[in-house]
Amino acid sequence: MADIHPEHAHIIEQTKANMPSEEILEKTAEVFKVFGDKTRIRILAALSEGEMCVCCLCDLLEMSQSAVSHQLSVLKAARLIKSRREGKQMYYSLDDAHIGAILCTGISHVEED
Amino acid sequence: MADIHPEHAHIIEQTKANMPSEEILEKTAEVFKVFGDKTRIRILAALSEGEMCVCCLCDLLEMSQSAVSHQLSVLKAARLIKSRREGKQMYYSLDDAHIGAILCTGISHVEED
DNA sequence: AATTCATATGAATGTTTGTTCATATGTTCA
DNA sequence: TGAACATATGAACAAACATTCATATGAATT
Repeated sequence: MADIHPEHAHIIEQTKANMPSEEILEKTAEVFKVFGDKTRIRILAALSEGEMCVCCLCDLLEMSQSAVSHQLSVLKAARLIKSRREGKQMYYSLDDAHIGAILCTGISHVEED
Repeated sequence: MADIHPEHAHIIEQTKANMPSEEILEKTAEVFKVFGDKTRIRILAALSEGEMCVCCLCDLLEMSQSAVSHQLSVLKAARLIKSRREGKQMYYSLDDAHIGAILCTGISHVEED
């Protein structure tokens, strides 16, 4: 760690004061981390078209049921999606509109290049 | 991979048709992945208050110069930040307003709980 | 009750990744 | 030109992670 330059001290203090808390920033990073995987993004993109059962997701993504289920559990733990059972099947959907909005923001950023 | 249920086939096809391309989704995941680290989020949050040199960031984050520089290079490679040199120092700033917007969206989601 | 279908989950494995340490590059100033 | 300062970068290492395989749970159907 470098020594602090006196003339920088107040910039540092002021920036620190205006930034969100460490706790908020840590949680924010955790949320983005969950979005930061191709399989999970594909799941979220699919669910933003409407709820879907696990086997549909497997077919759509052309991935094993196990791999999909593991990622669904990550998404669920992060409260990005929710589930409901209907008979033997589980239907998953985005937890709230906010999730779709975050996804769209990211996609828009990529598309605008 | 499970067998495709005939009654699901059209849902799958329709969802597939409405989803962004694989390429877009992959790039989107890559972008979110870059946001998905505490150190990088802290850097972005600091830079959203204004441009800052590397040593300021080190002091503010209380991290080694090397660790900060490595993450700055990740952020730069992903075109989330840009840099300019002023004498011996490098000043970093958010690449465009879009980056700040994505960050805010994530922070808001965390704060609203 | 037993079988089948749909999904979840634990352990193992190979890969990715963030930090550290050591060192290189580039700039200023004497 | 040489010393000092600011930043970048390569290699190494430990920790985190995504998928696979095997198996468990849970619901429907016979």
